Amino acid sequence: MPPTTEEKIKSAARTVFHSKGFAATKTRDIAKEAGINLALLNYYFRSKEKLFQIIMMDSIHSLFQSILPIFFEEETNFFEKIEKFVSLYIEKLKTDPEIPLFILSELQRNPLVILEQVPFKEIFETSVFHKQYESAIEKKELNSISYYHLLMNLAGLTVFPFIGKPIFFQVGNLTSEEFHRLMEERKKWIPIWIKQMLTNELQAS
Amino acid sequence: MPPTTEEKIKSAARTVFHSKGFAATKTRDIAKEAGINLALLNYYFRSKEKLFQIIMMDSIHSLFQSILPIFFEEETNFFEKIEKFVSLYIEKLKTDPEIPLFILSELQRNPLVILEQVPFKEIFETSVFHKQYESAIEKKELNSISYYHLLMNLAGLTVFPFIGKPIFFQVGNLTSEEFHRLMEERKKWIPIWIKQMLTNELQAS
DNA sequence: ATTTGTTTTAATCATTTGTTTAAATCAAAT
DNA sequence: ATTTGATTTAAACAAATGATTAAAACAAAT
Repeated sequence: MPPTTEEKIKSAARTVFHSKGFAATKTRDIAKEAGINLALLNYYFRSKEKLFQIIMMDSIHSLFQSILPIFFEEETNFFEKIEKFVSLYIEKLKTDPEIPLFILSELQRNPLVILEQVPFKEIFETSVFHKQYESAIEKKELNSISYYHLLMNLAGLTVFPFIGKPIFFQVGNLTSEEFHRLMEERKKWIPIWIKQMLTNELQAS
Repeated sequence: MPPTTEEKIKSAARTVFHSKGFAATKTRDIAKEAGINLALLNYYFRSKEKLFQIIMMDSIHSLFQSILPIFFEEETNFFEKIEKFVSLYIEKLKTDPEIPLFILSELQRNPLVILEQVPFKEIFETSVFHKQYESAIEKKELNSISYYHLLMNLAGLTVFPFIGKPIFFQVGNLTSEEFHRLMEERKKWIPIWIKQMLTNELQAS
């Protein structure tokens, strides 16, 4: 079934917004990318702003919906969750590498009302993952490191290579294939690094 | 000595470009922020684009010039360099947290010609830091992990918390003071984590 | 075939935006 | 005080941009 006009516009809008951001994206860019008449954008979505809100909502969803269930699983243990998260996220970012930078840069420009609808606090504080972490610390199985540090490290190690991709490409003459191979390697490494950070004795500096 | 008109414009441009990016920044925003007549912007800087190039160049410089010497020091060893880098960078980002996101998002929108003027490749491949790393691996003092992974981890752990700040603020009800305290803690932790990652035996998963 | 409601189009509108212009102001030199 | 060159200002311009309109094309129902 061929895509409807509405789908064509949404898809084009996603492409252009993701690559240029809200302000640099012109409605005519989207119309051209979609191969439709400019007026249809307003006909189907009222305004550029409304269309943007929809794309932003979609993007946030597509970035979080896949990983959330992992953190609420009862069957898997703490480190299994980390392994699952890292693999799934890197896989997601290999197909949609621009989403994090898109969300974060729009977030910098104005505090997206949308974000308030994502119950981050509940998610991270009431998750099984969080409970397992606190419990392991209590039992002295893990070093006592702030949950924030854990989240920052997990996100930083996983997401940053994609955000900083253009820099890393400049550093070495990194090709796209080499980059993808590195990201595959990180699926294995990041959980190991996190584990080391949480379980190893702290050496004197 | 009071700032000249030219300085007022540059300073205002830096503020507005950093917070909103090139496309969302209007020349009138800059004029207003600087408290000057709109025409003076073109009088002193020819165009918005030219002014932007100057600010971008400045920003890249301010982000790299301070850290580069560290990587070329002969006196300090490998881990001392890491400690110095992390401390200096976090300190820099505490005062100018928007610069990395500013650079990276503009870089996503179009491949900044400016960046080619930064000799990243030479910097990272000919640095004393790199030589010390390769030599330590050769002597089996460090695990053999790709230099790219090291750079990604170092940058990810150090920079990402600042890029993702709005998200982390939403996750917990993180205050600005708590965030800064966490960043102070990371000055000590990140070098330890990197050391663990490079020196610890790899445990079976 | 005609009617009816929906979708698409080309043209147009009003605002915004980057830049220029010409006159006014200022400050230093004569 | 006058001249001269630099700086600043208000006004205006042209192009770009988001949005609307009115007519045309289309498709489904009668």
